[in-house]
Amino acid sequence: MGLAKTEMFTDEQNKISLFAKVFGHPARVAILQHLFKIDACICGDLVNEIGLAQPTISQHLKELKNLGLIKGNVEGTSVCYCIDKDNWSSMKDIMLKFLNQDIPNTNCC
Amino acid sequence: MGLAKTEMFTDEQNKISLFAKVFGHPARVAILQHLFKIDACICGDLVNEIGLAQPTISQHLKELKNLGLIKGNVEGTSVCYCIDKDNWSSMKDIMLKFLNQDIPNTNCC
DNA sequence: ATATATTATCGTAATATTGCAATGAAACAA
DNA sequence: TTGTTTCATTGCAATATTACGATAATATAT
Repeated sequence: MGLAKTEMFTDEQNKISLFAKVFGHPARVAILQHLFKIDACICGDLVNEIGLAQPTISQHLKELKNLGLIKGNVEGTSVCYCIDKDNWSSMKDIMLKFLNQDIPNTNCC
Repeated sequence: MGLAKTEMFTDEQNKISLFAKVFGHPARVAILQHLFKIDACICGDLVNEIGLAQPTISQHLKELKNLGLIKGNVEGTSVCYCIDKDNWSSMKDIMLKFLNQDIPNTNCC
């Protein structure tokens, strides 16, 4: 299979899992952390920063762009990537709600 | 390949991606939400609650247990699952730090 | 026009993930 | 003991993910 049965889950559950999935690879985590650290757009040098081949980085960037977490502006021959503030915030709201669920006061475990 | 090159990333980046990966499937999100909602241990009925076959649920539970996010106590013929508070909190710290990174004030995008 | 630089896409190989039927293991009941 | 219940494990098929070489596409420079 390898195919999640998304139709049996809520939109919220599917959304959470889609965001989580994109964070489920260290290269994409590293890309995002770098974009935050640089505190500005970054044109190029992501391939040097992360240690993967250019097509691999390009593919990871595409997935981040597909979810709307980053955007890329073309600047001459290079592309300038940065965090999409609004979409990052919406994503954060959803993920925080999930992570901040009250921890049950279980009396049996 | 299908194999992440974890050795080129920091421990933190790998940790974040491992936690995120386990949240990257709606069934596991649903299981965790149910454990939070019940606000107690749950013995059985996860298979009825989620709509997947018993071996499938068992496999998802195993992954959550491997990461330490839940624990299971055997009670007679059934097993009682609940959130592992301490580990959930540590996970939350790591994920919140990642999600709460300051949004760059980009002036180019 | 030709060359250079940067990023995207295609194609492919290796590995991982998902789901479930079949089966096993363990505790309990009659 | 025999049956029942509950959960775990095995084995397998279908699909997804990861990585990268080769190549295309685009813009700029000479």
